[in-house]
Amino acid sequence: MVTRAGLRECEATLQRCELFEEIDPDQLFALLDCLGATKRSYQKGAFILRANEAVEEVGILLGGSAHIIHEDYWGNRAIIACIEPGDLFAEAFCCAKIEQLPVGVVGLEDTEVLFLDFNRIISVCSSACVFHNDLIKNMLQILARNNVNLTRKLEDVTQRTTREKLLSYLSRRALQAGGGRFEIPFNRQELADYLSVDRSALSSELSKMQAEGLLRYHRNEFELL
Amino acid sequence: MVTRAGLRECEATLQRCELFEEIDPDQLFALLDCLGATKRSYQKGAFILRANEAVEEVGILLGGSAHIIHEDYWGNRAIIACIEPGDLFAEAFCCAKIEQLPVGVVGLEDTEVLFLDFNRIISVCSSACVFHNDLIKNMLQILARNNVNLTRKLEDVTQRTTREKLLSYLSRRALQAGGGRFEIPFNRQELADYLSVDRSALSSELSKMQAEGLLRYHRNEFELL
DNA sequence: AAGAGTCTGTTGTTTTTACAACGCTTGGCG
DNA sequence: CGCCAAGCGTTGTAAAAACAACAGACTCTT
Repeated sequence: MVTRAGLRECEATLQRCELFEEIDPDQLFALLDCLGATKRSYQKGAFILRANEAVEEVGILLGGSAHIIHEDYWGNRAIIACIEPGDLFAEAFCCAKIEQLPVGVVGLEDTEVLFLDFNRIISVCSSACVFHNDLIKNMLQILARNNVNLTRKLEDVTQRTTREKLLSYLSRRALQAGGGRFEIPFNRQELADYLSVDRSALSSELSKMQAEGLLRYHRNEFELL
Repeated sequence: MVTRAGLRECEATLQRCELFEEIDPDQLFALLDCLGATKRSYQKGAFILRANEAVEEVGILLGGSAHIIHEDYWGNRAIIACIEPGDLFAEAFCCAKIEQLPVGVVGLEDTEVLFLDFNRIISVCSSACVFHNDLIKNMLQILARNNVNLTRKLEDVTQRTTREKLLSYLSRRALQAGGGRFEIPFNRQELADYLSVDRSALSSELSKMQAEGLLRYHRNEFELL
């Protein structure tokens, strides 16, 4: 359990969290009380969550930063994602009732984390407070948005060639923009990382496609023809 | 709205649907009444859902089969997924409040679909019925599991080389199995499709890896060394 | 204006993959 | 048994990507 005083300094961070979208800021602390939120602190390098644990709580990073890391059968570590203040984590494993966490979470610096008991989020509480519905809607929306984004990326990445990956991505952007002209939110290196290809190969493929009259581009402005 | 009689023949199909897991079969029809479920029929080739529509309802396929299809900027169609009886669809777009459906759903034969209003699923109803909580839990679980699966696949597929993709996938299977020996649920072609690589290239890469002493395998039985 | 740093495109080389074709094994099945 | 089909491995060739290295354009700073 955490005192209201102990969280006031994090108010801005908490309000940035998707989980609390549409929730009245004045009622945020009452809500956290009702959920029995707990704040925990970790030293730099410490495990916030360990692989193979069970998770019953979702985490919200209040201060510091962290990595989600994965260790394979031979012990090679890979960084899955970076977590910044306001970010929610472990929510999918929690909701999916994963018995063994397949990843770990490590603080890159001294960190503070707010944990919310998942079961108390989704169960109507005894004091019949009105927040649960909003929280549940937000949680559904977070998971579903994530779902849609992952599906999109998977569609792009499962294309066989760099050109096909590019066309898959750019086509979607065009459809979203409602026309052939649009901007992308990536520079070349980021786009290459997103599509999981080499940057220079990406650049040269774009050149070829422009030469063939498939599209035009300048920096991050594109036009499909 | 749909009569109980009109659904009785589909009872087995409905109970197979993840959304109704843990829900008492005897109360299933009362639940559907409460949610105002509607059953609609479609002829072979008809659109069950069209791209660019908004969706406020989740669908459950009762009979027939359907494809989720995607049309890109140039009008090329791609099949995203096949839907069989008992399958839930459109749930992610619904929960994410996507304003424009990026895909369409087409019946491959004459089909019957049950639609459930998303807002009535997640709101406590006036008759204070007890089902909503279970439904919401199931919906969260469905989305979250999907999330975890998509993330896993994305990890495998974003590896650059066939060997890395294989190691990523096989390593995870080994960790899940709790040891170096395990079976996989795919034949070679299916594994190649899953990893988004060529089947023969996959086969020869496996051969090389076995020759190098990285692993042993026979058919779908593997052992990492 | 000069210099450093970043971003992008280009090119040549090496490595990897896709593709097509074929042979072997296995498991039904008449 | 003989035939057929499916699944898997192998090989050679062509295509594609990764990689490394460099050059030009642009931005920001001093």
